[in-house]
Amino acid sequence: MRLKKDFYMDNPRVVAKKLLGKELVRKVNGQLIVSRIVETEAYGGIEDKGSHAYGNKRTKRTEPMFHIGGTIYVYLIYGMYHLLNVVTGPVGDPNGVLIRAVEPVYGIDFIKGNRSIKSNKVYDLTNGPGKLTQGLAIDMDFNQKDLVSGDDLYIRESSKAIKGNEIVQSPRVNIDYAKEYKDKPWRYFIAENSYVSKQ
DNA sequence: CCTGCGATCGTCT
DNA sequence: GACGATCGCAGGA
Repeated sequence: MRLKKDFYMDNPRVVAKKLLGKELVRKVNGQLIVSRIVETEAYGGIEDKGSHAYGNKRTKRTEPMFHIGGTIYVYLIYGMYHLLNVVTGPVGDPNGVLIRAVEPVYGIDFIKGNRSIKSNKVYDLTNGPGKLTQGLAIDMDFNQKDLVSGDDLYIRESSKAIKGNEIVQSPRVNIDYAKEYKDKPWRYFIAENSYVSKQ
């Protein structure tokens, strides 16, 4: 069953943790591509120096973070990769959860078709935030749309629940500029899952 | 296994 | 004009 708006109305750390194990569903020409979320990072509040919206910075790019929970925030990084974020919480409070890695469930051929890499290791298909968006064909077209009512990208419950003791926390990746916020343990991933971007 | 490096462009300063 | 919530490849160990 698809997650409803209430799911996204909590603070980003809570949502980031709850998203582990959920299924990210992409619909293309009637075909469903399903993958399981295995790694997330929370960015939130105007005090988080790791967040794009630090200091209540509201610009064209960060605008979606100020929208209601369930909104999709996509941005371009390094001029070539799109990263997918889920906005959480109430309007005006900028929070987001970065989806860093997923494990393919159905439609792996679609993902392979979108990824041109020499590696023949399956985990290289979606073990990183830029890789999964390329594999699932997620780009700026999704920015500011939402996961609650949209048809071509949403998140649903999985039949396979995650146990609390399978969840590991660590500092977030590549945010050295975030000063004292750089070491906050706001990255969450499923222990011993081969699709996690790095241990 | 690990390290180093170039690619590439929208956004903000 | 600088840079980034990254990636893929090459080359060495």
